[in-house]
Amino acid sequence: MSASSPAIVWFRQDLRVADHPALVAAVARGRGVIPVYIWAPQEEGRWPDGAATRWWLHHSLNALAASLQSLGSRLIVREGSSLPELRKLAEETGASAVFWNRRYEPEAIRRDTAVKAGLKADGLLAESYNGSLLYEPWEIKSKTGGPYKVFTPFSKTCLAHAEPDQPLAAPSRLARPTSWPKSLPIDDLQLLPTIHWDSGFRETWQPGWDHAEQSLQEFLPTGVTLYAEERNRPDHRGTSRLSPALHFGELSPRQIWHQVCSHLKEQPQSPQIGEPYLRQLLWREFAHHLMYHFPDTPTQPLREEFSRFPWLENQRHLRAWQRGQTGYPIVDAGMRELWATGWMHNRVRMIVASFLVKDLLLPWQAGADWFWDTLVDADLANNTLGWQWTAGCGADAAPYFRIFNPVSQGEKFDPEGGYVRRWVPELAKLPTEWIHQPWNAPPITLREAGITLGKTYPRPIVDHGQARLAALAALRQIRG
DNA sequence: TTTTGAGTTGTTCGA
DNA sequence: GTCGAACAACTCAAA
Repeated sequence: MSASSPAIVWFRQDLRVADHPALVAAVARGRGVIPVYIWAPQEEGRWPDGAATRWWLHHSLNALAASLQSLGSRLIVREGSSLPELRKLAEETGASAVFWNRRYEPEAIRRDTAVKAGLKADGLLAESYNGSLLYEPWEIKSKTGGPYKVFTPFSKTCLAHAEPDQPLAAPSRLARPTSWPKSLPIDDLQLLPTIHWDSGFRETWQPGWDHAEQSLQEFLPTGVTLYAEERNRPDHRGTSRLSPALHFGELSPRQIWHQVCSHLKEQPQSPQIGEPYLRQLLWREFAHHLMYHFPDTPTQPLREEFSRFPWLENQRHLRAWQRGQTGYPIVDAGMRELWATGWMHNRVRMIVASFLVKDLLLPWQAGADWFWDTLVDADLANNTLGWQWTAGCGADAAPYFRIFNPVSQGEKFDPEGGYVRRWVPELAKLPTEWIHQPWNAPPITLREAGITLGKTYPRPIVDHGQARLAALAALRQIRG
């Protein structure tokens, strides 16, 4: 092993240079550093990146490459299979070590385990680090030593645990290897759509760690303190919108945690008011904890009796839901926001998910698949937790009788109808009184608003009152 | 081993 | 319009 032998840093879902343990480990060796990204969607099993996350990834990789360049380095881009590519790189460059930050998806764990074994068999140093979680999934244990299945005790144990580590500083420069290996241009990965459906994405988002950092700074001053009340308003900008940045690791949860905490300490009054936001970070931890300990849950219900649930198969209903044509304005607004921007407000995610699962009685996996393909923040742990929670089949699930009423949810959380008017413009002229239930509006009012139900906007595809009773009956059936 | 208290996000009905 | 109870028992986690 030559003294100049560089270290490879294998980037995956950690597209940043600050608080990057693997990068810090490589720098600490005091030799050259070779940052690498390997595009290997075939190694993700059932869950290769969807069209929306590929779009984000393209831009995020460019941002990472730019910041590496400013540190005097480069991002080497490859395509293929991870282990063979890493081996080739080590051979081409004389690298003697490979460092990366861990992932926790079952398929990724299998792959990374094989990669580590393979590299070690070659005589290379291969080390992995925690760059994506506040706590490792195996660190948090109940008193009896097992994993948690309920959020509240899980979160209490997290908070009683040592405080999350302080984020690591970004290196000020990166030593080069004696020669650079070949790299593909990022464009060659063909992550961007060939037909240009992404204009709404470009208007909504600026991917990349630098913009993520900026979003956090903008959110901190007022967002954190107002979060408790504002986070439920899809018609306001009450959430941090950092979910895609967290998924791709443009920001680490440690960076967010500590910045939020120090911001809260500067607030003279009620320091615990920001807790709801921090709690969301703990939900993300909980989701990873569950996926790690129950690796079948991305496709299988955790609660066994739900494999007997009488889900329907109805392509017409599924299609109507996906396209935002259910006839329930708040549902359609959410699904259209998702399609146009790759994102949906969390409150609305719950409403549309409840509608798919409990009003249409379509399997939660069908919803999870659609979200996977359309969300820019699609994340296996969070997506699984969210859908299993809604369906009632998860670890800490909603009680079976909790069935969202799309009209009252709309009236409560979008009281002026601004969200619906924005995403369902054919209803824009309808008075607020009817905006969440156009089928109940007087004919004259509909005419004045330019609406013909069944033509310009669909009638409800199911009756919520009846659908609710059917769902309760189905839930009784699997219990009995 | 047994007991006890508690469990993200709701809706409806009847007083 | 407002308010409290019912919805159903079960599982989890800790003592």
